[in-house]
Amino acid sequence: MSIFYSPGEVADKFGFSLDTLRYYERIGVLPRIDRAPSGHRRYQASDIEMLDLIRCLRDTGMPIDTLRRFAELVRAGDDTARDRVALLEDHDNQLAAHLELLLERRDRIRHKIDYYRSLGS
Amino acid sequence: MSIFYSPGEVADKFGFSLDTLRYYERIGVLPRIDRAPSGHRRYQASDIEMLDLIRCLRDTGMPIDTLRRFAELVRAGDDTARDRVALLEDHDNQLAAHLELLLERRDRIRHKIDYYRSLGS
DNA sequence: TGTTGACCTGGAGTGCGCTCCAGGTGTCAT
DNA sequence: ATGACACCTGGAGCGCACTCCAGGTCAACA
Repeated sequence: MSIFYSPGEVADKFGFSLDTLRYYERIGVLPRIDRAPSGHRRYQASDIEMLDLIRCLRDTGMPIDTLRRFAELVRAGDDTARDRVALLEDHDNQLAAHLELLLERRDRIRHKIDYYRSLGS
Repeated sequence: MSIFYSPGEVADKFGFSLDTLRYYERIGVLPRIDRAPSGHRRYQASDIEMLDLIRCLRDTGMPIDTLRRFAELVRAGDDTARDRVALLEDHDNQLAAHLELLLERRDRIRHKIDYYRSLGS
């Protein structure tokens, strides 16, 4: 039960590139990652948990800058829980709106497909 | 019952900027738009119809390059109907996959929110 | 007739989110 | 001890989809 994950393992696990993992750390979306004596990064459980959430948030369109603000709240400690909830709820609302838009657009695209079909064979 | 729409009207109607409308024309997402004697563009019904679809496709993440391929099929005439349907269906499938992903991510984000709530007040 | 506002052109610039690169170090199997 | 391979750094580069700019034209109204 190794407590640490290598950069390669993490990259595989979440589908981020090594460059992206370093980039996220550099700009503060990830905290400063622990290092082995060799200088190699070793990600730990809390990093994994954060990356899992980052994956969700990025996939749903949260901008990097907002992600960083979220990460800063996490680093600032437990008494920012309310702010974090607010931020996530805000994102959830935007996501809901976006989903609604996508469904409406899909409907219209499907109508267009039906229309093209009605013309051809 | 004016048959033509000014650039400003079209921009308002679809939420594209004037620059974007010109850009789309330049790169072939829109056909060469008809001009008034003054040189000003005048969009007509077929352009409006196309823009309506472009709005749907862009909003649902179709890349500009694919959009241009679609526009080329439209310009190539009626016997490309089958290809157009194929392209749109392909997009519809990708959209379905994307929606599924978004719903799954949303679920996890909501769980995270609940978790934060269970900690705080 | 003068001014305002919408529009024109070709081309350069922007913001986002990575992605690549050169040159170097660490680890491990043969 | 020699490769092969994973990883390190700082900094430059890239692709996408616009967006902005300078310098000009046109139409309409006061």
